[in-house]
Amino acid sequence: MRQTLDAFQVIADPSRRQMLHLLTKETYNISSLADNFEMSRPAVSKHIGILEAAGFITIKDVGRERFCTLSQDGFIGLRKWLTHFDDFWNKKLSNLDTILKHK
Amino acid sequence: MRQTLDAFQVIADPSRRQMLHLLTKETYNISSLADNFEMSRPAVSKHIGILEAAGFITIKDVGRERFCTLSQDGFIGLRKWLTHFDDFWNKKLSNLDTILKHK
DNA sequence: TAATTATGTAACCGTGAAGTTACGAATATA
DNA sequence: TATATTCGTAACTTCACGGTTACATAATTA
Repeated sequence: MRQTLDAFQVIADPSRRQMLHLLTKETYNISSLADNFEMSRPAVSKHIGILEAAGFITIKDVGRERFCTLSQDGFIGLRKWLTHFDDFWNKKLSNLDTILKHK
Repeated sequence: MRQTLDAFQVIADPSRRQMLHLLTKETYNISSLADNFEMSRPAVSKHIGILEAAGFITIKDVGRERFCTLSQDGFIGLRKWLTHFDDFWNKKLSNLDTILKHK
């Protein structure tokens, strides 16, 4: 596998986001997941490898099948990043609030 | 400018994330922002165009300078997307809770 | 045992994102 | 007015991402 992408690069791909979305509904193995996409099964397999490496999913091997389920790990960094900007605006709002009160 | 990238693709680039981060500290025009990066000023200019098109920043023209400030718009889609997965895990937790209570 | 199914991976290719340099235009300053 | 500053854009190059096909392998099933 190529060098691992960071969490932001991983979710930049619409197909991978679609896969994550599908996995909120039910569990899929690689082939059944691939049935939902135009692309070939090996292409889906690659995406799954990337999602797993970045901690967005975990894989359970059962016989020859590989079942995918969502994992929170990958999302943590994203949420943390967004929170930083939420803080920025909250601070801005409270500054505004202070100004208005002392007017 | 080329076709606009979606919010996820926009933040996939580490340099653009760095720019957004810098803009939580203070305001920059293109040149002063470019001083913080190895890349050329035109490269930074392109990134700024992309960030603006996707609603992550707004630009105020003052004379020959262009001042950049953060805009919430671009973040909304991201937060909404993340929320969907938060809901997924919360639901999973409450299901587990229900099971435990009726045991 | 033979055939089928589920999968990973190697080798390859096309394309677009991200960078560069070179320019011109507009604004500010000496 | 001449010079310096700020900026956008066109033209070009590079390279890695996302796709393909063609295999091999392991696990089922007939």
